[in-house]
Amino acid sequence: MSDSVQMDLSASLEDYLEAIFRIVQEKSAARAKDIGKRLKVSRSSVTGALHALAQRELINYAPYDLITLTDKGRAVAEDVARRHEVLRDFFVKVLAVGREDADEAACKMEHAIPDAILDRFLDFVEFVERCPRGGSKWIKGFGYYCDNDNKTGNCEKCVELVLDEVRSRTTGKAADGRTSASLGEMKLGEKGVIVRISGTGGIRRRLLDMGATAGTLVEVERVAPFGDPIEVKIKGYHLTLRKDEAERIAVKLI
Amino acid sequence: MSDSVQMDLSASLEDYLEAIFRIVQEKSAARAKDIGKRLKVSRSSVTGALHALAQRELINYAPYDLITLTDKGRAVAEDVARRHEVLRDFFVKVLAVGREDADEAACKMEHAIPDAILDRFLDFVEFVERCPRGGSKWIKGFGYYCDNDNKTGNCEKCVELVLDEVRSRTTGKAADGRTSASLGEMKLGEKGVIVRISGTGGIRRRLLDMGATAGTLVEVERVAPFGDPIEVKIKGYHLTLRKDEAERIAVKLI
DNA sequence: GCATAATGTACGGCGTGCCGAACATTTGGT
DNA sequence: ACCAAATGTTCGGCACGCCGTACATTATGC
Repeated sequence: MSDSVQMDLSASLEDYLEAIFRIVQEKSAARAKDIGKRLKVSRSSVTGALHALAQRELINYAPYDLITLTDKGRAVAEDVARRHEVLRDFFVKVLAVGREDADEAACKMEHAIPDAILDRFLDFVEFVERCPRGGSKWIKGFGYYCDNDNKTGNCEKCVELVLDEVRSRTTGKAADGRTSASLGEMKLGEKGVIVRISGTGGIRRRLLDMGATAGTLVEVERVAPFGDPIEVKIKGYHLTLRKDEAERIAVKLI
Repeated sequence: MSDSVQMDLSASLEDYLEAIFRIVQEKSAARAKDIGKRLKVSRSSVTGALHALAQRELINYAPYDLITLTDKGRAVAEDVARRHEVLRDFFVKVLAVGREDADEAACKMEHAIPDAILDRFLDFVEFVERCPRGGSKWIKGFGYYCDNDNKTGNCEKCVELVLDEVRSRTTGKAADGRTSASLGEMKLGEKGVIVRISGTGGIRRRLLDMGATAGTLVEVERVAPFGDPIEVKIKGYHLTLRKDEAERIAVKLI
């Protein structure tokens, strides 16, 4: 449902991969020492892990050289990071746990959580964000939402509910009062609900693959200087879209 | 906050201990074969684990003899089982996951979850059960509840909120219309909220130790023939009370 | 350029946790 | 009471994952 990559990595190797991923994000090159410091293991342990990861073709590794991720490795690392973020989001946004504690807990649990449960966490956060005034239907509505809407993927009732929610809200519109737009017109930090996906190409496919059908919450995470490309968060995935792709996606702003 | 026992057991040994605990519950005597079947490991692996547990004085073990838990072992096992149940309850009652999937997930995660997060799960379930019609205050109320009420332990505001909830409900009273009682008068399956703990002895202490102050949800799980003893579930713990102890605890029925 | 510090690696060792095979003990049928 | 079958144990072996030490390579200051 939510995972596209499974490498059957041990928890330990996943940790190494995630650490490399984050270090590369920060400094563009990973050194054994940094990895060791981050994971609190000795340098010799790092070398061992690097061999294991290289053998699985997840990293580009040559002795004494800098370490980078292969495409495959980046995909796996992103999946691990996604699990981490979904968990952390849930802890922070739903359980009202402090950011640091949430991160620490997510670290420990990200290897043990089954995909099905992870999806539920994700859905729950989305539900809370969409539906902060659900009244007594709150929890029952969530059950319905999980059992019916998500599975069909069509989510017709869901869209209705969500749009009703949106309409009934007095606050929460975009700053300038717009209520509908294409994804390409959205600004940094704005949230919306997908209404229609007009494109026919790869983007439509990619969105559908990750379960982002009509009714799905989308959030703008980063916008390049001229609005191209635009980075959005959908269902816990981070996705970069070209402007012309984004404009084919109609949304209702929340 | 919520744990009283920490043995620093490996996840594996915790699994063995929990398995023994459950088997003893069912059949009053654990055999290596059953443990192995339950955990899907070979008999020889079981023997090894038993040695480790015996060395830590968690089980009574003699070669070729039946296996029972020591008091210490039972305490640890109950704590593990509690973690399992809190997780499962959360998955079932909040995330609307099926019982079996919830159990499986709880099995995997019960070793990785920090106590602080576990407490939040527990509180969340209680909150949902107490407050099913919270309106838009729902999620904010939970944050408040976690941050203020629980920490003080006094929970005055919480009691007010809860009692208001109870009063405003049209359904949910006990079958015979009672709305308040002592714990000793409650029947199987009834739920209530603690209003006052009059006793001074060990029970009061035990309840306070486990965080069960006024405002805490309590549920009757089992009642012996003449109402003595009575087994209740409080904050994820299972507690057996004598009738005279239970009568000192005033509750509002939900 | 060269010495020295910083960093990376190889190797042997340790603890955990699992297995299968061989051996020991108990159980159950007769 | 005795012989199988079931069950329990021991032992050696394997895979992980970590460490410290010693050695190899690269980086840095002069």
